[in-house]
Amino acid sequence: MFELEKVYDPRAVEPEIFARWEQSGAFRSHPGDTPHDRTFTIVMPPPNVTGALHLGHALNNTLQDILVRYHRMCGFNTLWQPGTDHAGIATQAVVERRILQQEGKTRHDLGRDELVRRIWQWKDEYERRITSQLKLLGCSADWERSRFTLDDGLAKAVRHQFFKMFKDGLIFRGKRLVNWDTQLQTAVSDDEVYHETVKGHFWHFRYPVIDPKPGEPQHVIIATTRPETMLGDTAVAVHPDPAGFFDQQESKLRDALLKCSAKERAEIESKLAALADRRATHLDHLITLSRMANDGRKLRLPLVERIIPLITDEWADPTLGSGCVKITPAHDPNDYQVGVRKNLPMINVLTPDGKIAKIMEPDPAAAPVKPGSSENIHNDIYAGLEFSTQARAKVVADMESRGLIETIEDRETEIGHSDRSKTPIEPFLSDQWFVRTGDGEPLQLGDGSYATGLAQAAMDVVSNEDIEFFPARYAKTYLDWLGEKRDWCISRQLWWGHRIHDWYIVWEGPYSDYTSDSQTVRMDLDYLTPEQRSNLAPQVFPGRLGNRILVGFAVAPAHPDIETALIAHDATQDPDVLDTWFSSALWPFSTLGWPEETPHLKQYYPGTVLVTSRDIITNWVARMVMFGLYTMGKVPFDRVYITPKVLDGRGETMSKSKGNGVDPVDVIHIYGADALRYSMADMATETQDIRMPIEYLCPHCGHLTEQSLALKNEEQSRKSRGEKLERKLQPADCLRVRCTHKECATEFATQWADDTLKKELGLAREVSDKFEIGRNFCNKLWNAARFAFRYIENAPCDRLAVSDLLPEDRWILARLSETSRRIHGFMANYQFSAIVKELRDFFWDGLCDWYIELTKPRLSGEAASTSTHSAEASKRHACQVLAFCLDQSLRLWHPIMPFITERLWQQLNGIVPNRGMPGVVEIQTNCDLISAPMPPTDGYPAFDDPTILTTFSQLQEATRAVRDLRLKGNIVPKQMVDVTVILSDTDLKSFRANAHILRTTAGIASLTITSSGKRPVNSASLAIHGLRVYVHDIGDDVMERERTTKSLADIEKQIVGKQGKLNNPGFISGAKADVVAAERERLDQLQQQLASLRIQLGELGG
RNA sequence: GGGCGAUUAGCUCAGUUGGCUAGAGCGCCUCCCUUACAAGGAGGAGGCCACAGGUUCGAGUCCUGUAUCGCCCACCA
Repeated sequence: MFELEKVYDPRAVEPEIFARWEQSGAFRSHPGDTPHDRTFTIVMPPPNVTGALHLGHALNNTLQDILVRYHRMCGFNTLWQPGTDHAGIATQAVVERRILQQEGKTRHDLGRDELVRRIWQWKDEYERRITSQLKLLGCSADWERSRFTLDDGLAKAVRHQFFKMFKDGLIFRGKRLVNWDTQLQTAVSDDEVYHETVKGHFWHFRYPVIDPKPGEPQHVIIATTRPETMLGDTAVAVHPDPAGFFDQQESKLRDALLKCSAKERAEIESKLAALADRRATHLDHLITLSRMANDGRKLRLPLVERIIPLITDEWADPTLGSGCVKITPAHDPNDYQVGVRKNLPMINVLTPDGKIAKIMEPDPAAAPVKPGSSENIHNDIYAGLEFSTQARAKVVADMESRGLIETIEDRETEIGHSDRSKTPIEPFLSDQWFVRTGDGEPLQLGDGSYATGLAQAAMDVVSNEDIEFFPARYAKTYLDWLGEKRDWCISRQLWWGHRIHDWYIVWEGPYSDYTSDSQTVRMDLDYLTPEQRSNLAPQVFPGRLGNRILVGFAVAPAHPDIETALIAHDATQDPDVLDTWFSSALWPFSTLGWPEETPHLKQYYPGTVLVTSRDIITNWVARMVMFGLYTMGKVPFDRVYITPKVLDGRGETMSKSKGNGVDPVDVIHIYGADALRYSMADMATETQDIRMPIEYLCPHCGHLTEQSLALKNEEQSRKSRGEKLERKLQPADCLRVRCTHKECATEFATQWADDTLKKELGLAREVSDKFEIGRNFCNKLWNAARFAFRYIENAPCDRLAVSDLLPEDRWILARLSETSRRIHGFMANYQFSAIVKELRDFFWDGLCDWYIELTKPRLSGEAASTSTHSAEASKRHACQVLAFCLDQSLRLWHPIMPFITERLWQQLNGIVPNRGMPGVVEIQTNCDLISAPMPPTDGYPAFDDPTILTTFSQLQEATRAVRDLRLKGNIVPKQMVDVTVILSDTDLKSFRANAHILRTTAGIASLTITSSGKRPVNSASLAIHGLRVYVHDIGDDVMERERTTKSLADIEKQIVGKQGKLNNPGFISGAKADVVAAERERLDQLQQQLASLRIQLGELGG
């Protein structure tokens, strides 16, 4: 039963171990009355169900699992709350695209219910896949509590939140300019828009002035890259004070010139010159125009024949174009601002599906000015044309034929594209729902306190460090973004998501009867009982339709009777759904059962730490904090740890859409989950992202092909086929790749190929040699344990006095104590890479390479008795210490490599059920490793021994010196040598006491240790810190002279440095006393060495 | 345009309030199939710490500037 395979095989171990944990309930959370500071909660950032996970997720979840397992072993009441996110637009877009590709159908062909059904199917498939990926990774989340952002419990939470915010006046409806995706027909958020440079033109148009006064121009010239938007122009703006503007710009530049470096100087001077030119050519004209504007001059907008004002506004930049700018409030974000400022009509000329709309002309009688009800008389010419293609051509042609085009320039423009549909974005004015985050009426938070607004409240808790960011610099990202206090658009014109639970009624009546006063509205709801009415939150929507107005009601959750009554009275439910981040923002408490007061909510809210990626600090982290404070009255987590990002070989972040995401299951299949986790943790440093060059593992020959090379090859072959490359090639463009191994050179398919191609060519898994270090370590751990198991069966568990142990025993125990202590420190600061390094040093270098190698003779019974230790006692001690160190190592490694350590732990429990160091630590072994305790936070003070650590490192250096000399002297390993060590009087005693260590490790027959003496005849020597090592009978005076000369030069150089330091009065007075003392001692040593080396060199005839 | 970060061995990265004779892993070279592990062991070579100034007794570390690279945010009639 003690036989382990010679090579660790993760595939034979992992499934069995994971099943064991699940069956034993080790992942489950148990709410009780544990105090907050002994509770550890992480809510998993719910992966989107858009697709399978890649290595970025693997990193994030590995780090979470490390923290969770660590805290569980430290005795915390632990919950890791898992789940998935419906990801609104992203998922709907993926499914729609797929249906279009496979069936040629759009969502309108399918209808709302059918599309949503299809997306649920997709969700089920990917949720399963995601969960299985995470489980293969070893994630110890409380899987039975898994939640999905659209499931019933969370839907309830969303409704409660929406109703509460609506009632508190935090949710409102308004017309806003949004990024409109004409393909998916929905608003998309700023971060779902990417920009592409496109070749276009810059058209300069003339708009005629109506009734110009003498001396005034007949036309105003404006320039645009989007001519079709002119149909919606409602003004032309010119700067209110052009002369002042030029003065101001000029003085700014002059100030800059005073402060600037020589290099910037030329640039600023040329700017100044340009400004002067501009002033000369344009200022008079602009002053005229601005005077005309103030005088109320109007323009005739060509084509649609609209009368529009010439206005003044600071947005018009006198240095750009003609100095005049057309204002299209409904189709440009900046113009929109001008429209709001100057109370201009906002005329929408775009249909949701990207065509020119029927244009409604403003009603000059209405105040404030609103789009009116009269149709433009030219609608039959333009309505229905494709917006930026047909309509643009038509507008330009019509302007041309009227002779109103001044010039046309070529120009490159940045066009916003939807990340989801890859089509151009149009700014579009539409009705949307918003969450007010800015300051306003005092807002009562969940704990009863008041804030000026949601954003401010969320900023305060970070400023005063109720929430801490790791690394700290990310607090700035968070604060900067929240500081803008932008309203949050929460409505999406999608079918996949939480339906907005608002019902609205179009009320026909005198506009003036209606204010936002809820009393007025309620009077009209006679068909509801007073009790039902109290469960409605009403809101009068701004704007009106002719002489009708819109009244909205949010219905309190769980009142279907009210909804039925509303429907019966011609109320309509808002067709929109909520932004996916609305439900995500509730995640820290909705998953725990809120709005119910569940035991889980009580025990596990607020969370301890959020582990996430820096690109959602704004979208997600900030919003969770706002909602947490508003709803729960407490921050949702005490700390935020921002993980590094996983980059591919070209330095680009891994993402599903780029197609450079590697499936962690591929890596697990080849290297094992522990190897993956080890490598990930090892690379997770504080400042660097993780570069992960990817290779394809050829299914035919097993050789690796670099992905970046494959991309280059693909690019070449596309070029040679004459294909145009409009963008940088992505890994997803490589469906088939040729193996770069010369003898193979066979094609294989990659993960992006379809099933038939995969079957035909064979599928290559994607890997990275970075994981070899993890696999190698697993094997080392495995074999070290395998070795130990041979000797430590029923090792004793005696009460031992540390001082009775041999030095090497005391040394490894001191190292263990030191390591344990450091691990706790690194964990507290999320220094994962440091944890791995520390543990690897302890285990591989300390325990395997030194301790085990040193103890082999004792373990096998070959060691002779000494004056202090009988051979038998020596063996017993070694077994006990080894068993103990192995036990402790498994615990310390477990959070990082759970599978292999658990497997070895089971074995260890069978072999040495009774182990430990009584008197220092009592060990329980009747549990699985996953729930076994960690070594204590402050290590084992009883084992701490700074002296032995110092002495040992000296011995190690001496050993290395002997080994080096042996190798250089061509001495075969089995041949014993005689060695003399010369060192200072101070170190003599401790060195002698430990001399057996040097003897064992270096293959020494006779060892002389002395503080004075000459070079033994025919010996080779090396000088190291404070001591010199001679290996006898190597006999090469030429080599020896060379080495001595080199050492001498080295030491002389150091002495010069030290003397310089110590002769410097500033150093003596400025530096700390211990630093000075250490330097003095060091100098003494060096000088002693120097003297004896000089003598030696003399003897050698140098 | 604004913000953040990086630049240390051939490669990937550590280097914690300034005290360094600058470290690790991989790769490389030499030796070793020694009964835990060749996915291993022993040893070694390899660095004007991007550049230029400054502060300091002392700078890889702090300050200023320059160069290169990366990320985030905003904007471009």
